[in-house]
Amino acid sequence: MRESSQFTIMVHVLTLLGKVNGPVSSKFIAGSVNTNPVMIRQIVGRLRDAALVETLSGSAGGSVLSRSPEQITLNEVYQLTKKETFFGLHPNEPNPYCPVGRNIQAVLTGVFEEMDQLVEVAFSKITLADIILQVSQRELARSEPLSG
Amino acid sequence: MRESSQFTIMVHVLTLLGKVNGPVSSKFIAGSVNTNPVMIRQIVGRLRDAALVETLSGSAGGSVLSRSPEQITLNEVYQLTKKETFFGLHPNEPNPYCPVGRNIQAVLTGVFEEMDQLVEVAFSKITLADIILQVSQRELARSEPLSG
DNA sequence: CATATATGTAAGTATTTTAATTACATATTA
DNA sequence: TAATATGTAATTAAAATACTTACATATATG
Repeated sequence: MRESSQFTIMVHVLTLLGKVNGPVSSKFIAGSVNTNPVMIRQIVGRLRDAALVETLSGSAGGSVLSRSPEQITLNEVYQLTKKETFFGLHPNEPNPYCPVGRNIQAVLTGVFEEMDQLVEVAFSKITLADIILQVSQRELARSEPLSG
Repeated sequence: MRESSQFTIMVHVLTLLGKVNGPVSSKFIAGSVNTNPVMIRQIVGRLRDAALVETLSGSAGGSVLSRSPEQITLNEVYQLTKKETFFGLHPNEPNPYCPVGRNIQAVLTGVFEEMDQLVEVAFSKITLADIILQVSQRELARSEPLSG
């Protein structure tokens, strides 16, 4: 479904905020994501507009989650990043004088919405807390490779 | 899931082939899709490699379906177009010295595979015949707007 | 057998989308 | 008031997509 890495970066940012206590600066986040602080501020801005995080200006400023990780679902993040259609339609409008060309987009849009619905339902069952837990478990497994 | 319009164009092409009797030229297909014949030949080439169509060279050449529309599922087309991951991961590798950075991709890859699985199952239940029928029904509704 | 019309494919160009950077106004802590 | 944040506009760079040109090869048909 042709889109960028925004979903991934948003979840990464939220996961960081969920694990760190207190405001986290865009510079710190950028260090983890391996990108520019400005890009992080733009992404955090969208999370703030969606009321998922709060931001604090000035020295000792940064971002914090506005809700607990248990109360944030991946579907909320997905809604911020999804495009009009699940997959890309034609780069140019198909031929309106062709019986297939003038109907195919409507048919495919219906199919894509069906897929999108499946994904939304699944995402709405996954919380940020689930992601944080999985990250922590992997981190634990890394430090205790021989235990168990 | 970040990708192009290939899926859409492939389904468009297959739908055309399913409705037209006999070989269809890349020029004719390009006229319906509203793009260049070369792009169509490239896309048809991938469909041929996947044994979904057969192509005939020379005058009066073109493409034909190699199976009936009932025997072609959208999942076969999806398999040809999907990228490594459902969504894009990070543009740059996240920081390996960060407990979140070094684990988030593995966690998200798991989530994305889960979503991909849902989509594949759904696509494998939709055949090209279903798409052709829907296009035909829309075409019929267009020509008989007052019937019923 | 020559002509017209296909496909197959490489190579190059253009366009669009994404990502990264620079710059600076504003806010806040200490 | 100095240090360090955010917010955002504007620019540049890079990458992904789409389009086009060119030409070798194949085949039906007059």
